[in-house]
Amino acid sequence: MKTLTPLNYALLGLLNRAPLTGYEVMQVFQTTPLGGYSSSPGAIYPALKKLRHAGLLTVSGNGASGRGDTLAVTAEGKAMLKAWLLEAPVEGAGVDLPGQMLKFTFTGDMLTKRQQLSFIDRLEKAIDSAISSLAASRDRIRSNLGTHDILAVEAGLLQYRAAADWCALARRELSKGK
Amino acid sequence: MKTLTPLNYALLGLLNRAPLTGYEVMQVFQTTPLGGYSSSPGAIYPALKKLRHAGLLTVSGNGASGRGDTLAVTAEGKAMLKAWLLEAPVEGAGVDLPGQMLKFTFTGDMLTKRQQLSFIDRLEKAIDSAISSLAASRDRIRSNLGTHDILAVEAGLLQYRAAADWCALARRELSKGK
DNA sequence: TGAATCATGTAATAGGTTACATGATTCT
DNA sequence: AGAATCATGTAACCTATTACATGATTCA
Repeated sequence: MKTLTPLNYALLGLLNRAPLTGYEVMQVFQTTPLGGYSSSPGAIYPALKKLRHAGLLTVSGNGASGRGDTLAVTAEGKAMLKAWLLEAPVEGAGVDLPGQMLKFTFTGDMLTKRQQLSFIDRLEKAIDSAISSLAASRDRIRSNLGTHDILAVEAGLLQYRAAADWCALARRELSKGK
Repeated sequence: MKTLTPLNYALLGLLNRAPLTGYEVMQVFQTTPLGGYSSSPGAIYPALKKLRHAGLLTVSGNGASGRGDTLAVTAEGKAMLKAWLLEAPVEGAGVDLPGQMLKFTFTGDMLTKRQQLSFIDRLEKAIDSAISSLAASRDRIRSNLGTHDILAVEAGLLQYRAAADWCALARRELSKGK
């Protein structure tokens, strides 16, 4: 069970907040923005089973609603989750913004304020470097490519700039609650 | 060969600009932002073969460089590509921004100015509706969820707003060249 | 001539989607 | 009792990733 998929981490993160039954997990994925991290029973149930067999989840008695076993994250599962949260974003190439946002959501449950702020700092650095590299590539092609290609690159730049703005916003919010 | 993957369309769109050998296609995918649409030989070569067998690509003699067969989009392939470009973005749920940008890049080669502008209009509408639905979900959870969840939704909103700004920018650029 | 890289692939593996199957339970 | 939906899955299929294989060609 070396590597976990984003979906696996999303499941661990969600269940780390509160134990849920498989069905409840599916509901959450189908009704919240979390659902970006797919999605269907054919993905979620096998993933939950795999995590159980890997010892990262355990069945923890009967849920409040009476039926269905609720699943909870084990100590080992929490350790995996935390390690993932502390991983630095991959430098170079593009930054996976949705993926980083998913991570960020769960940092509130597992990391200290200090660690959360450092998460933002590192994300901001990765975004800045992505911006530089995109801007460079835009300038490189400006002469020999068409309007459409340049506009597409421009779109990428705007996305990253918005993400950079978000970092500043998030830092303010986190410091406020300090 | 009913449904094509995003990668398939990316290949069609790229080869629609100019015939290339398989290797050259790979180079482009590995060195440009297009590479977001993966990527590896193990994906690209099989995909090219599939498109050939489906009659959407043909081998068109030897490339300028001497070696390797260059691939070109057939009339049928062009039709598929055009149909895809004219498809409306999926309403509801999230808008696949990178996917729409990929599409946009290719509209310059296949669609009239009028159609390109209408592409932007529809994209903008889809984005606006995504913004409304995200904003609503933010307000719905504001009271009973933590700072981190709200910030994550806020990030989504900033992304969409940046995309909306881009629509305005793109419209200006396209009208200018009119 | 040997090293690099050009050029095209295949095989093993893993993961997801769609669609279907199935038993239990609540609602009318 | 019958309909809906709760709740958990399985099976077929497809696609992508990683890693490896292979022959041809250019370059030092």
